[in-house]
Amino acid sequence: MTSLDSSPHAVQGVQPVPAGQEGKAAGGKQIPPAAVARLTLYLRALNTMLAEGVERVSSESLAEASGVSSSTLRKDLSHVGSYGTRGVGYEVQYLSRHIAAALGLTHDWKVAIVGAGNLGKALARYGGFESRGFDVVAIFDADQMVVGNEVGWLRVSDVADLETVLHRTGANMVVLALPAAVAQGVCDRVVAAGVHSILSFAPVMLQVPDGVNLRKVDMATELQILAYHAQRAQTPGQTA
Amino acid sequence: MTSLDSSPHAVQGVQPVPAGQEGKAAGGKQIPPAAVARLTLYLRALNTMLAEGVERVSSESLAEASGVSSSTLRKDLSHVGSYGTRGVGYEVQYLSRHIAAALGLTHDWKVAIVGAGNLGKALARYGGFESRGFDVVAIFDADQMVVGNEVGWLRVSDVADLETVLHRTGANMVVLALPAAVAQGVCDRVVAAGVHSILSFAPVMLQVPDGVNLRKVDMATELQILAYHAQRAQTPGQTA
DNA sequence: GTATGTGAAACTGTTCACAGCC
DNA sequence: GGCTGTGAACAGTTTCACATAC
Repeated sequence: MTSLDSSPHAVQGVQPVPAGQEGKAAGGKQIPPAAVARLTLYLRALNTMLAEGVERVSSESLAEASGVSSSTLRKDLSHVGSYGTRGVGYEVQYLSRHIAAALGLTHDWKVAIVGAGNLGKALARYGGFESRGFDVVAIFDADQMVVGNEVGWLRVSDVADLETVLHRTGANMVVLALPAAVAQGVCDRVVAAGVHSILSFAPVMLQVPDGVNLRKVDMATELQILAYHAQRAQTPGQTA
Repeated sequence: MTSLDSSPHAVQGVQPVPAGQEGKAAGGKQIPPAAVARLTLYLRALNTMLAEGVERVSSESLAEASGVSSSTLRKDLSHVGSYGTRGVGYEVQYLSRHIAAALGLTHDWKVAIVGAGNLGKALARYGGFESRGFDVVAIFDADQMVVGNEVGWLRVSDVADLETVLHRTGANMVVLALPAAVAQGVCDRVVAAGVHSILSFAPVMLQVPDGVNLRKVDMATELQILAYHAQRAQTPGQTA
């Protein structure tokens, strides 16, 4: 599931997610999961090019900038639509807009972060969110010593007020940056409060009902995967 | 020092898997990437069970604890070897050891973190590393105001001394927790210093030579993928 | 001529169903 | 009886090759 990249080594790690059952032939055409993940990479590369004043790009060079093969890129783009010109390439801004639209990034998403430890603070201050259409609208902690502190331009809310603040701020995504032991409890409350998109950094398997989209980032898992490959690489009589 | 977990298995007597008859995949064949990622989940679940005193487990319940199907779990374990008993299940400790061995977690890995901002500090203090066989041996920053500060039980080194400190500490994995703009430069130096396993949190496509293992964790990408699914769910898709 | 867009082929990963062993 | 381990069927993904359009 995770590895996407034709280059020597895979990138990007997340675990299998319950995969909401897509209703059969419902509204629109759906984009394969592997393609969705890569579209975000193309979007980033395109936006970098846009900032550099590049106006047109070929599948070959966009693919290289994104770390994928050009055939993969063209196939992925074909799920979004036909926005290139044969014999010429793609107009950077035009393609960027259409990918953004396909990904649902045409309006801002409001993100609440639960956990104001180092990780939560790092996320709250990470400029990359704001610039990509994600507005951090709240940050919570359970520790009364932390509640009320300023983090970036936000004030830390008491997690006891989770439901109230989520509702008031209109948050529609939540990032869990808290200890494994309390993650499930908070997750349940978040779901009950009506948020259906959750990104968890807690190293536990969280249970969510159908219809809730949970993604998980796990740093220990990533290191373990590296360890596996490193160990494999040490085949000959090389010193460790 | 740190073994796989707080649990009492100073793994060691595991790697001499009788490399005789496994024409399959047990002793030293390669495990599919998707399976490797999930094996880390099984390992975590098993170690939790071990801490709770559970001695045996069925594929069904281990699968549930890990969030996968039991057939997937059994297929994954078949890449590691045949360590279950038909009609009975798996012995928790025994299976845990063999998975750890297959993943190359029988010895400690030494991790250096580059970047002592919020994210770097969060990683350095994250207990989950130590308890899983990853020893954080150094943390670097370029900011002279930060160099020399204490983070956990480490002192922040100057990134100017990267090569020296990596060598002295024997670090064999590096985590990049720094701004996109400087990531490639530091990455090149890390590779030149002989480290072949890199986990990057920088939101850029890093270029590494063959033989270097690079994994990437990207929070903006994760949120964008959530946005895609959330948008689909919201769309007034007609019920068939 | 050049580069996109797309069927078809090749490959990887998942699920099914049951044989084999307890 | 119950549960593991695995070949076979199925589903998803990547690569290939070329028709198509500029």
